[in-house]
Parts: sequence; C-alpha cells; structure tokens
Amino acid sequence: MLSKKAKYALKALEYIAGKGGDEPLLIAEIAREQHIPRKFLEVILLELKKDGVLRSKMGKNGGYMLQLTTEEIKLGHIIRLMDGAIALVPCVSFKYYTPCEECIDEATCGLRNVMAELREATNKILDNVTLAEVLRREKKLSKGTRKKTNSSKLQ
Amino acid sequence: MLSKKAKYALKALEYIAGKGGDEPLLIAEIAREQHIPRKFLEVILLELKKDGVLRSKMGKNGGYMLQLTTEEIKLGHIIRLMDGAIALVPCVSFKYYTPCEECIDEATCGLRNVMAELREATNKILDNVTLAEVLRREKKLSKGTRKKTNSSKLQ
DNA sequence: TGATTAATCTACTATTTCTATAGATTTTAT
DNA sequence: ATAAAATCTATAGAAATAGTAGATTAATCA
Repeated sequence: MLSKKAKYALKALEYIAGKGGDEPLLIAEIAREQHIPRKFLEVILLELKKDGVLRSKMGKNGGYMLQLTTEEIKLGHIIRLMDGAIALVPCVSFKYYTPCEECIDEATCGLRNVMAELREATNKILDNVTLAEVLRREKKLSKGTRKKTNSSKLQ
Repeated sequence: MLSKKAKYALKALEYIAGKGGDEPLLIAEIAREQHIPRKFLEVILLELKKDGVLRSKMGKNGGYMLQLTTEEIKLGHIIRLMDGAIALVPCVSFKYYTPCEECIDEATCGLRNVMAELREATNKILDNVTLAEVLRREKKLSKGTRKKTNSSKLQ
C-alpha cells in the first residue's frame, strides 16, 4: 500500500500540473483543495523540490511550480522518493537493494526469483506512466462518464 | 514490502513442502531451521491452519503438515492472508476494497486507473505462481549454479 | 526601509502497525 | 500418570507513519 505521504505527493503534483504548473501555487491552496494537512504538505513539497521535481519561489507572490514537465515525471520515481522501495523484497530492488536478513543463498532463492519477475512487471508500468498520462486518463474517464448530450448521443 | 510475518510464512511453507508435507513437523524445528522466532512462528502457523493451508496434530508425535497440495498454494493467497491487500491503493483491491479517504470520484480517478492496471499485472503473477513452482525454481537455480562435474560439462 | 507574505528549517509529539514474548491450557500418545 | 506438542490469552517493546509548533529566511511592495 502507498503511504499517505506518497498519495498526498501524487495528488499535489496532479493539482499543480492541472493548473498549468508554471505560476506559483501556494502550499495553503494545494492543502485546502486536496484535503492535505498543511504542515505535512510542506514537508512533502520540500522533498519534491530538493529532488528537482518542483521548484519554488519564496516571499510574496511565491509558491510552488513544476520543475520537470509532466511527461518527465514518472509515478515510480515519486513513489520511490516518498516510500522507498516498491519491490516486495529488498533483495530485488535496484535503487534500495539490501540482502534479506537470514537468506542463505540469494542466487538460488526461488522466492527471490518470483519477486524479481514481479518487480519487472511493476517497473514496466510505474516507470513508464507519467503525470501527463495520469491527467490524460482522468480526462478520458470523465468524458466517458459525462451525461450524454444530444450531439454526442449515438450519431 | 512484505512484512516479516509474510516472509516467515512463505519460508515455513517452503520448508514443510520441502520435507514432503505429509508427516508432522514441529514448530520448534521449523523455527530453528528457518531462523524464525519460535513464538512468532506459532501465531503464523496457526493462522495458516485456520485458513486451511496447513493442518496440525496436537500432543506427542504431533506437528504441522500441509493441508493443500503445493500446486494449490498460491503466493498471492499467503501474502494477502498475512499482510492484507497487495494493491497499492485500497480502492482497487478485490479482497480488501475500501474507498480512498478523500477521493471525490473513484470512477474518474486517473491514478486509480493506473493502479488497477498494476493490480492486474501483479495478480497475474502472484495468483498463478504456486509453492510447487517456487520449489521448482529453487531446484533449477541451484542446478545452474552448482559446480560443474566432468559429465555435465559442455556435453 | 519597514511591513507583509510565503517558503524553509529545527525540533518535536502522537498514533498506529509490526514484531515478538510470557505463561497457562488443552490435546494426544505411551 | 506423564510427557510432548499445539493452542489460547494477554501483553509489551520497537519502529514506522502521520502530523504539529514555532522560529527563521527570502522576496515583494509600499
């Protein structure tokens, strides 16, 4: 499961991107609109900034903007930044590799072999889906759900 | 990440299956061989029994045995039993569905759409790989790693 | 240059989940 | 009866997650 931190980060990024991502948005506004505890959001946005995903401007007329484009921001990157390894066991993680504690022989561990396969399938999705893609899906889904007008009805 | 509980459960099952699964194995033996805290293992094995994966015999000459065959025991089932939902957000979990807390419209959530896709990819692996398959991979891997004998060398 | 605005920094606190244990009880075999 | 082994009840400690308070720094604008 994603932590609240990771979900908040993704929601905040979606919000900023949805607003264009270019002019400074206030922490307070993002917190209010996305129902995120303000002080917690501060921590999160700062981390995203330090990682180079966001940039900020202090003082009056300040706020947060995207540093990367929405096509450059991958879900996997944000989730790893907030929660650490995505893989189910540390011994198959690329970015956060650690040997499993009492593992006798990593090379012949059947479980590890399955988990490595799972990691591949997971990374294939999370390292390719971008923030832009999430926004596109959002739009597409709300179009499909929208009440049909005469012009869109069956013709 | 898997909890220690889930890892211990999988390791214990592997051990029992590796011994044939038919004659009673002692908690104490499994704990010792797999480096699992004995009292913690008690809890785990009991849960596996209550779920119908294992069966047990009390008293002298007692112990734990497999109730299901190794082909019937799916990794996904064990992980869900120990850790709960595998999906990254509760709103796409089949077995442990809960709406995300401040989600406005689940049907049009772009993130949820991606997470549902990821759940499919994950379940496809974890609900199909069995304990038997893990043991097969273990064997295959240790064969491949084994020091080559004259007869197995290049002919 | 002083007031105001807004991010940033330092240092916590609370809550929940995970990991683990102690000790008594029940069941079975011999 | 006795011993062996699972089972039950009830906690306890440790770690991770979630959230907060208050002071500081930077930028704008009047």
